[in-house]
Amino acid sequence: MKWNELSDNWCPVARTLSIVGDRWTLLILRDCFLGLSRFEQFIESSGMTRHILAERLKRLVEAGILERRQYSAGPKRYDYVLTEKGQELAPALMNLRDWGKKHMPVRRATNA
Amino acid sequence: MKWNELSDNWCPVARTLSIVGDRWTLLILRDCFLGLSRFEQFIESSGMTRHILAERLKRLVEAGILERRQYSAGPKRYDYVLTEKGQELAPALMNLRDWGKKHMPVRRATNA
DNA sequence: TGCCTTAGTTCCAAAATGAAACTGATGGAG
DNA sequence: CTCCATCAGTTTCATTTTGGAACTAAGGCA
Repeated sequence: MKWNELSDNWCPVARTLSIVGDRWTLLILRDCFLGLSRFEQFIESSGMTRHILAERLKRLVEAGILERRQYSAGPKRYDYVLTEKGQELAPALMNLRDWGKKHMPVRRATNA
Repeated sequence: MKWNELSDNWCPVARTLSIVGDRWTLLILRDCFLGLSRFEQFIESSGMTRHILAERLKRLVEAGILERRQYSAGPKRYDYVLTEKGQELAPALMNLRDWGKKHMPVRRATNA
């Protein structure tokens, strides 16, 4: 079975992961919860490539988790903010954070 | 930056995802919480390939999330059970499940 | 007229995944 | 004893995804 066929799985966990379970996706959402919203901010904060970021943002917008919003009319520029639906992923992120704090101590700090 | 370099990230969410954030991994854990423990059970339940399953199980054992346990002495066979550390991922899984139930309705049911 | 910013795109090599066949140890039916 | 079944993995190879870096587009500003 392919990963992309998970969106209609009987299991709600699988369906959730079918959109937020790809590499980097949850880190974009983490950044959103930290107040970031712009393309370049996500790049710098997460360390992912622009290529992947663009693809993930598109999926998250299509899924109604982020909203693409024009924030500058001069040079037309867009950023991304959490929708209500996106906000509701907060508890899951919190739990992952708490688990990491408890069970995944940092060995060598990285700057990303 | 590469995904595998996340294990020493400053962010606990990133560190957590560095071991449970790969494709299929959280579905294995879901199965464990549902009471499954054997290789063939994971295969049938999740629909992932044996190849990937074997790799993920190895990582989860190394990370101390699952324990490899001999369950048959005749033909020596092993299965996998959650450790205490693994059990503590339950809340995160619950949240992902709840979010999926609320926001990801099933369109066409699949049998996997 | 250039140069800067910022959100993307494109290209290509490297890594991960997916499908299917294969292995190895053992049990049990005949 | 012989052959088939079980079950946890491995191996192989084609396809897909990723990572890195360079490039594009649409203005702004000096």
